[in-house]
Amino acid sequence: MKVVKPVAPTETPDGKRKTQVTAQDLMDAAVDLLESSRSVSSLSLREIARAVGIAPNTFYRHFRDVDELAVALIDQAGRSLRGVIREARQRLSLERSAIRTSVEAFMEQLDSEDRYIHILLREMSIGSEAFREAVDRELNYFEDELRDELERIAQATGAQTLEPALVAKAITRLVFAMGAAADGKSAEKRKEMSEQTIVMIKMIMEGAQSLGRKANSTQ
Amino acid sequence: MKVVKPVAPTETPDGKRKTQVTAQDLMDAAVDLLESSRSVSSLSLREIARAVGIAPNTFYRHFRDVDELAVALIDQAGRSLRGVIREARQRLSLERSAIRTSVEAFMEQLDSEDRYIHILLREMSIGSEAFREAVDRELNYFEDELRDELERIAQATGAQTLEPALVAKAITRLVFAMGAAADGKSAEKRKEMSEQTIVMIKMIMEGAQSLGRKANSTQ
DNA sequence: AACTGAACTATACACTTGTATATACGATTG
DNA sequence: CAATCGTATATACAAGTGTATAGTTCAGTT
Repeated sequence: MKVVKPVAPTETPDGKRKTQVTAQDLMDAAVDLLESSRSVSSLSLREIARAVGIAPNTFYRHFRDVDELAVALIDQAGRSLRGVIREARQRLSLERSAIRTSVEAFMEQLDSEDRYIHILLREMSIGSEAFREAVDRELNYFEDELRDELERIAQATGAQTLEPALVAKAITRLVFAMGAAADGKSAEKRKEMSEQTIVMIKMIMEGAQSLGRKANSTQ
Repeated sequence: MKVVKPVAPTETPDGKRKTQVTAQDLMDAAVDLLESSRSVSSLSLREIARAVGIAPNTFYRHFRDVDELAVALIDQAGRSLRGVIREARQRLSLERSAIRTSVEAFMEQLDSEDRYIHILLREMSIGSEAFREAVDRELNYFEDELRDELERIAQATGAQTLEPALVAKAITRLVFAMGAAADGKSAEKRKEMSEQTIVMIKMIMEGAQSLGRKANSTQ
């Protein structure tokens, strides 16, 4: 009968107490492995377990699947993203360049220590059904918040805007597409794309207002 | 010494002559496997070889990698897509709703027997360096063609348009993003998203012209 | 002090993976 | 006819995969 000696039962070598492995530990390890640009679907259960330092089977204590872990990842990414944008808005809720601030907050997030957003951007249209639903959910949150804001601005300024919901959708998709394209590029390139995105959004809003005026005057 | 009996040396059971396996055969098989929404990076060399009915090693005769095959896939997708769009443009080069025609051609392509475009849309921001470069190449082709057209229209109508290159980029990214989002949805949903995309593009163009006028009048 | 259940582990199995090596064989060439 | 070449093959191997089964440790309850 062999006595089993656990590799790291309750203490890690660096002295940090590690009473239990959490789902978050697994997620962090997965994110580590997703550096560079591997897809989530290429991650193996064993690989993640190895990175955390647990036996493969322990994975099942926390997630049914690698897929389930991936969905948790997207939820987290969306939560943190919404937080950033909302904070940016609060900082200058009624001032002029709300667009610039929001876009820059989004783009700066690509720089930060938060690596979850990269995964969301990369895997928007790939992955399991559940995964894509999770991403869709986040995009819709984004869209809805933006539409509310657009309507608030329209009411405050009295400007006629054509189909705020559609404008919100166009802006959201554009920002995410540009963000995904900017991801991984150099800082200066990102800055440039950030500026481009701002101009694009201004075009959309100007166009919506202009078309709104036209539709109003001819009716 | 064992005499090797090839599985399908020069004839397939259905009588179709199959003198040699081509790179195209491999690509077709790969596309078959990518139905549903698996990522290219989850395809294995053996899986593809199995689908074509060849020995795993024969794969190397045609591609160095699964990755190299994936790049070939993207090239093909882009080529066929550009062809469709160009044809659509030629059919009514100077008529009014060139936008509608192009967007609808794009969206209809999602319906067609051509499954390559789905892969391009799905995997825009994932995969190897070479893969992403291939996708980027296609987007740039698209953008360039569109910018040329915008400049031609501007010259013909005499309208001042702000930064045609940026307008082209915004439209391209938006169309691809909406296309990716529409992919896999029902026909009516896609029709609706197609209409939305058209309005979005009109907003961008109207906005660009309006901003162009303003910039001109204040200078 | 004995029991229980949670958290985790080791071992094992049947499979798949990429690729190295050596071989078969029809077609082209000398 | 014989040699070579291109295209394909079988066999084999080391490594990696998900998961089933059974075992260990240990805090908490009775």
